[in-house]
Amino acid sequence: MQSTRHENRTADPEDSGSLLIDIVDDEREIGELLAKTLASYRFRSRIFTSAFSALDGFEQERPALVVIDLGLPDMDGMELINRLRAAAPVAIIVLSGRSHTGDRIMGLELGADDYIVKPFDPREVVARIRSVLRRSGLLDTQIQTVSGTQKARFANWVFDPHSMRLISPSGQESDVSTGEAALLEILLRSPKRVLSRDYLLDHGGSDDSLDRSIDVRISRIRKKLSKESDKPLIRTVYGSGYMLTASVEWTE
Amino acid sequence: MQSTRHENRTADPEDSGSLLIDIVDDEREIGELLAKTLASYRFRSRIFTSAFSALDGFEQERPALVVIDLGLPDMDGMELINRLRAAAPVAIIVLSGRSHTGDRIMGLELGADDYIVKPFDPREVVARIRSVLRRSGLLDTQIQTVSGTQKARFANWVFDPHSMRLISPSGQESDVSTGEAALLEILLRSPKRVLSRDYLLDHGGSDDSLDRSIDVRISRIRKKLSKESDKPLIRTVYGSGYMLTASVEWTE
DNA sequence: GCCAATTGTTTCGAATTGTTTCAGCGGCGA
DNA sequence: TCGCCGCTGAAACAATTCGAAACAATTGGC
Repeated sequence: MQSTRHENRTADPEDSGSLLIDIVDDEREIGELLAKTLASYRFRSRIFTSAFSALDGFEQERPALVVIDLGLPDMDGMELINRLRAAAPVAIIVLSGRSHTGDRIMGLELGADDYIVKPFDPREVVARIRSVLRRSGLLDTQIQTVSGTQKARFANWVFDPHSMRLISPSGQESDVSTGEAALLEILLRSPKRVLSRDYLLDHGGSDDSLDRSIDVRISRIRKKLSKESDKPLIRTVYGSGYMLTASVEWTE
Repeated sequence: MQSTRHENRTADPEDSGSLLIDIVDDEREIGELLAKTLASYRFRSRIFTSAFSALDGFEQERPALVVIDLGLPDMDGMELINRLRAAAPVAIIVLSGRSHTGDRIMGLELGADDYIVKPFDPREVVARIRSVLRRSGLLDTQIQTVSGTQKARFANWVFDPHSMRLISPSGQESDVSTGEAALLEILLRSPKRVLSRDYLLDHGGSDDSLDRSIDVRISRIRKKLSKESDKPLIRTVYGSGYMLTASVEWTE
């Protein structure tokens, strides 16, 4: 077995509260750079470039969550997920290169808690990891509850993707549905950039649908955002996609 | 690996506020020309002539933005973008020699923040760099951070390319479409210079079209500019292209 | 099962953009 | 100056794309 394991403690070992994240990806660069981003969020992480080494590491110390690339050389990613799931109730996030096919559904039905399509923004991955951990109750709701849920502030609005609650400039609260919240969060994580419909489909939590479904979701979000209307916050870029025009600040 | 790296600190190292820009281009002259222009705007810059050396440099010190030429010898430019994007939320601007094809879309969907076609005016590149940095919130527009958007003032008109809004001398506001805004911005960034139709096509944001489409866009812009008519602001240069005759001042 | 909420699909009209066409103009040489 | 020829402007036309609304399918609670 030529599997090489790179142990990579990226956070202060004294920080006993920090959670361990395993990354399984045969492309070492992606793993290391993901680990680096995780470190800046005070997560510990280990990088494995093969499924077997990941299983070894899993025996030695159980991580709180495993990020798995489906394109592993030595074992079908699905089988790895099954083995981990059989060993312990661990949270799993799947990475995949393919976009909106049945892939996503397969990944989720196999027990993965979330599914991310490449290429991805590492900040988005960390956000999903935190989200899954929060749902699993693993993310400290003690110190972290105050800081636990990230909120986005933009143009006097506040959006809390976890509670899916939107607070208008005048302070009025309203709920957004799951799909709308997912799409809005993607826009808020890459503000002032044009995002194509494909990208929004892949990263916005929608499974199998045509391009135009994004239009409808955008329209529904716009309607809620325009109730207390400033200028339109989501701009259409003809022939390209959509762009959130406001600047966004994420606060814990 | 025969990659040679040229480290090129072009600004005062004591100027801790200056941002670091990485330039990745196998044509050294182009890189140095860009670096020189960047220096006059008080940016620090490094020049890399290969993808691997750029990744090395990225490990040692993270730049605020990377300018990447897609025609690299040792690695597909797209892959380099993916690796950088996976590593950290760094801003990326893509240079490409090919003009109006689907290339532009690919570059942008890969996560690049902007896309510039060669040959380019280095001042335009710097303007785009500043624009991207401002969007990313990295450029200290100390006082003006609130507004954040650059505006062009010319002949008593004001144009805000970000909001795509045009303000007439009498103060009346009107919206311009995406394509018209792109073309108008190119003209405003190189005023009093004749710009060929090819140049305007490549840098004006339109992908696949004939020369004459520029004529129509010019015509539509002229119509909006002439509603409050001074002398014609866009002059036709017979056999060459178009020229904006007014002087332009860009303000933050 | 029934009802409500959510979400995707379809449809139609409007907006945006590119292409074609033609008349008029500019440049240039006889 | 005259006439030719390529270039440009304007308008009409065509092709995409997008927004809004209506409709249908799915989900989930009771």
